[in-house]
Amino acid sequence: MVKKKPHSENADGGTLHSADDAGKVAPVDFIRRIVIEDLAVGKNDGRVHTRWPPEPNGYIHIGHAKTVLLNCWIAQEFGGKFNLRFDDTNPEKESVEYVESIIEDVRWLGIDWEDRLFYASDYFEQLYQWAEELIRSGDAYICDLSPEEISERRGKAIREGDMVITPPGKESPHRDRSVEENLDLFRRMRAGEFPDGARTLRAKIDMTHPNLNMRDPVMYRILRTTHHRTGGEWSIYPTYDWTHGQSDSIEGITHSICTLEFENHRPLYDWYLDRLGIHHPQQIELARLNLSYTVLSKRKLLQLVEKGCVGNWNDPRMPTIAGLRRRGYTPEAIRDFVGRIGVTKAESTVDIALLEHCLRQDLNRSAPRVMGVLDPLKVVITNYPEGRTEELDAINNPEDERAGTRQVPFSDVLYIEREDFCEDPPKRFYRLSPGREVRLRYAYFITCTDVIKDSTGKIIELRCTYDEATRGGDSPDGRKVKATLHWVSAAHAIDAAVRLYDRLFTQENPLDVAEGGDWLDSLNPNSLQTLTNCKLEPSLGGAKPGEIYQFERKGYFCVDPDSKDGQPVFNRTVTLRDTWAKIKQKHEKR
RNA sequence: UAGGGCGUAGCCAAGCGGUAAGGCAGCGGCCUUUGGAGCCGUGAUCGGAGGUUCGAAUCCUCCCGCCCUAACCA
Repeated sequence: MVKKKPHSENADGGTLHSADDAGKVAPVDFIRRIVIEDLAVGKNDGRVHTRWPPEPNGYIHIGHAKTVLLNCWIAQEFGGKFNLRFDDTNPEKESVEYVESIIEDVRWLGIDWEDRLFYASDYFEQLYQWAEELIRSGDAYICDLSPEEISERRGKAIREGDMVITPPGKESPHRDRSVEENLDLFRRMRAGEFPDGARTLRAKIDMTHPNLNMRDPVMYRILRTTHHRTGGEWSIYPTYDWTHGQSDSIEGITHSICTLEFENHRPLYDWYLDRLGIHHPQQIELARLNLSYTVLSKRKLLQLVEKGCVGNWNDPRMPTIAGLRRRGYTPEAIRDFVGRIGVTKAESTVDIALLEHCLRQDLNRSAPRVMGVLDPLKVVITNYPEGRTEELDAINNPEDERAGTRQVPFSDVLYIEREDFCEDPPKRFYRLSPGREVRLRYAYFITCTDVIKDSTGKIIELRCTYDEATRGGDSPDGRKVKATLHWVSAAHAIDAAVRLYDRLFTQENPLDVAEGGDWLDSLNPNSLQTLTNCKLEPSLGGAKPGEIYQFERKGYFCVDPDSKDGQPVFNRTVTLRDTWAKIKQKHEKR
C-alpha cells in the first residue's frame, strides 16, 4: 500500500487526476496511468522505481530535461526512488567531461538521486557472466561475420524500382558452433586475442523475425579501447540492448521510461530478461521533445560546436542545459515548461514561445529591476543646476514588495535609449520627440527643446528642460504623459558590454531542408550581436556572474562569467514582450 | 516493403460512448510611473469515408498521411 494517495478517482467521471504544486488539478498522462494501475493490482510489491540513463557522449539539452524530470517526478509522486545511471557502453564516444557536465546539469535542474548514481560499466562483469549463461543454454553464439555481412544477412532493405523490399534474414554460418567452442572463443575475445571487430557474440533468436532487432542481435563486440571508467580492463563491450534491460533489472527499476525510437527494441528487452529469468521492469516509451527554431540532437549540437557555429556546448544560444543556464534561464522556468508540455506518444514540436513564456513568468516575479541604456543618446537638461546630483527612489521589483527600493542618481547630463527619440514621430510613437513631454522613470517630466547633430546629420545630443514639480514622476497638476523612459546619469553610469542573443535558426524546423540544402543553411547570422558602449546605473557595479536583472523596458539580462572587475558582460536572456515592436512591424509591412 | 507507432484549433494537450478542458501564440479591449506585468473577451465537430448505436472524437471496417527501425550508436 502507498502511504500518500496523490492520485485519485474523479467523483464524476472516473478520470484520473493529480494535484500539482499549486493545488490545481491536472489530468494524468498515460505513463502515470500505467503506474497507478500497476499499484492498484499490487505489481512490484507496490514499489515505484525509475531511472534516467544518459549516455555521456555530449551535453544534455532541454529535451533531456523533459525525460529526467518526468522520471524524477514520477518517483516522487508515488513515494518511489529515482536513479541516475550512465549508459556508458561505448567508450569511443564517451568521456568524463560529459559525465561531469551531466551530473552538474541534472543537479542544477533540482533533481536528487540521493546515493544512487550508477554506471552501466559497474555491471560489466555481471553482464559478462550472464552472457556465458546464454551461451551455455544455447541462446548465444560467436559469429565471425563482418558488420557488412551481418547487415546483409539480417535482411538489409533492397530497393527494387520504387519498391523497398525487406528480405527475410539468413542464418550465420557460425550459428551452430558447440557450446564449448563458443565459450572458448568468447573467453578469448575477452582476453583480447582477436582484433577489433573480428568477432561478435550474438543472441540466437530468429533470423526470420519481422522485427529486425530480433534477428540474432549483437551482444558484444571487440573494441580494445580505453574506457573512461574501466580503463583497459575490457577488450569487449556490451551493446545497448544487452546492457540496458539488465541494468534496469539489477537496480530494481519498475518502470523503464524511454523515448519512442526504442519501441522496436522492447521485444528484445523483454527477451533477454525472460531468458535470464531475472526481475523484469516494464519499458514504456514516450515522444521526445522537439522545439521550434532549434535542434535537439546531441549529434547535431556536437556539429555546431565542432564547426564553430557556436562558442561551445554552453554557448548561450545552445538549447543545452549549460547553454540555457548561461543565457539566464532558471531551473524553475524549465521545470514549469516541462510540466506544461505534456507526456504523450504523439510526435510534436513545441513552440519555443512557450519556453520563453515560462521564463518571463518566472523572471518577472524574481528579477530585480534596474535601468540600463543599451544604445545611449546624450541628453542635457538645460535648466537643471550643473554639477548637482540627487538620489531618487526606485522600486526594485513591483511584483515583490520585499525586494524594497534603491536610490538612483540623477544629474544634468543623462543617457536615454536612442530608439526612444524620434525627430519625426510616426502615428503611434509616443516616446520623446521635439517639443514633446515624457517622463523619466522615478525622476522628472522632461520636454525636448533642441536636437543637436554632427556634420553627417547624425543626432548626437538632445537638449531638454525638466519640470521641478514632477520629482518622482508625478505632476501635481495631474497632466499626463504618454511615455515613461529609462535613463542613466552620465556621470554615474558604469560601462558594460551586452550580448544580444536571438534564435539560432531562422527556420522554424531547421531540419526541413530543401533539396541540395543543408540544415546549417538556416543558421541565423544575427543570433549574436555584441554592444560595447552600454551605460548602466551604478547599483550594477557589484553584479556577480549568474545574476539576472530586468533592464526596465528592455528585457532580462544575465551576468556572464566572462565579466571582469569593472567590465561587466551581460547576456540578454529574453526580451520583454514588446507591443510597440509589433505595431512598428505591422506599419513597416504596409 | 516488413515490423512498430502516431493523427483533437497556428503550436502543445485534456477527453476513454452522452453531445469538444486548459496553456502558448494571434486578435480586440481595460488598466498601467516598464508600449512590462495584470485583467477581460475571442477560435475546433475531432485525418477521410462508411458502419454499430437513441447518441461516437471516443466502438468496428476500409482508406489517407506522418514518424521510427533495417548500426558490432545509444
